[in-house]
Amino acid sequence: MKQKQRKQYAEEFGLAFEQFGITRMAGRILGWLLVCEPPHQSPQDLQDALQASKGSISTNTRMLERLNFVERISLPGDRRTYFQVKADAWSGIMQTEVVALEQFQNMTRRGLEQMDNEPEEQRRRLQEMHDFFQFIQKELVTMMKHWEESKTI
Amino acid sequence: MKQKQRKQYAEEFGLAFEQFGITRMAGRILGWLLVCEPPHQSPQDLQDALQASKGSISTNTRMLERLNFVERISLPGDRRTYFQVKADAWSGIMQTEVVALEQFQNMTRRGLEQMDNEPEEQRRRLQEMHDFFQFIQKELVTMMKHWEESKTI
DNA sequence: TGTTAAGTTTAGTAAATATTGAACTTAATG
DNA sequence: CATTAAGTTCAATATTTACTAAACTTAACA
Repeated sequence: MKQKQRKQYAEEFGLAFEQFGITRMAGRILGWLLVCEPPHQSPQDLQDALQASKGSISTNTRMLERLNFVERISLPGDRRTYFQVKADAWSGIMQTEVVALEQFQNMTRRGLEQMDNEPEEQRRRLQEMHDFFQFIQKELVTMMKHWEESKTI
Repeated sequence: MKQKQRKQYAEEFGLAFEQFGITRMAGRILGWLLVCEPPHQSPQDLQDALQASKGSISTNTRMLERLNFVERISLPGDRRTYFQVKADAWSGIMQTEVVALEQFQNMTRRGLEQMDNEPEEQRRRLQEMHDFFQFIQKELVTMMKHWEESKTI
């Protein structure tokens, strides 16, 4: 893969991950870190590769770090920080997903609480939503367990 | 549930669903349709309840319809259109999820294709991402199957 | 301890997105 | 048919969000 292709890939990755809710720049960084050589890159490297400002690289690497996609490493005799994609970067996505589902779950629960003494017919709409999200949440958790198992074997 | 509570609920719902990627107004409409009485509402009803413009109600109900959250019904001797939440509104969310995952999947595949003749060590990062998403995708599909089964029983 | 490099934070700006309001289309009813 | 109501579309505006550039902080090294 040529350097130019990598940059192109980072751009596409940025666009694709925008839909996922992270900024385009964070997506570009992540895409770049997936294909770059070497796999660890300094903020300056990222700046050059992606033609972005220092500030933007800083905020977005922090965000990727917080979301568990990327980790920060240091090298002996080197003042700089390097970033690389985390080994278990992807299962974090599902963790995030579970948290989001919990929030929806809370929405339905709060609604149902306020309908305590209304007829089932009136509560049905929220009840259905509640049941579905409860199902999904449980399934996602076992799914992740399966994944962890398949990795350790 | 008092009318005022319902409006309040719609507002909270709008905020919560914003994170999910739909507009705040679409979220408000959905939230309102989950608790309103009767369960079907005309655009005018929605306008009054949510204090929104005709245009915004129109665009957002269409969006909710397209996303399969809401359906349009008509009543005899009534010129207006009514909206109500669809019975299977929620499983659609997962369907959307599967489609999104497919896109990420495509991203990884295209990357790996461009790395055809590079050492495994270099491809590893993308390969891991690929494997994970493949796993999730399969699991989600069977999960939805379980859900469908649990409903028909 | 002064100088420089690395990284963070923040104010300002640019870009994107949602909402309104008004013009337009379509169809129902007197 | 003419009039009115219902709904859609679109241009303008308001709001939000991302990015840059510059100021600031921290720490390494001469």
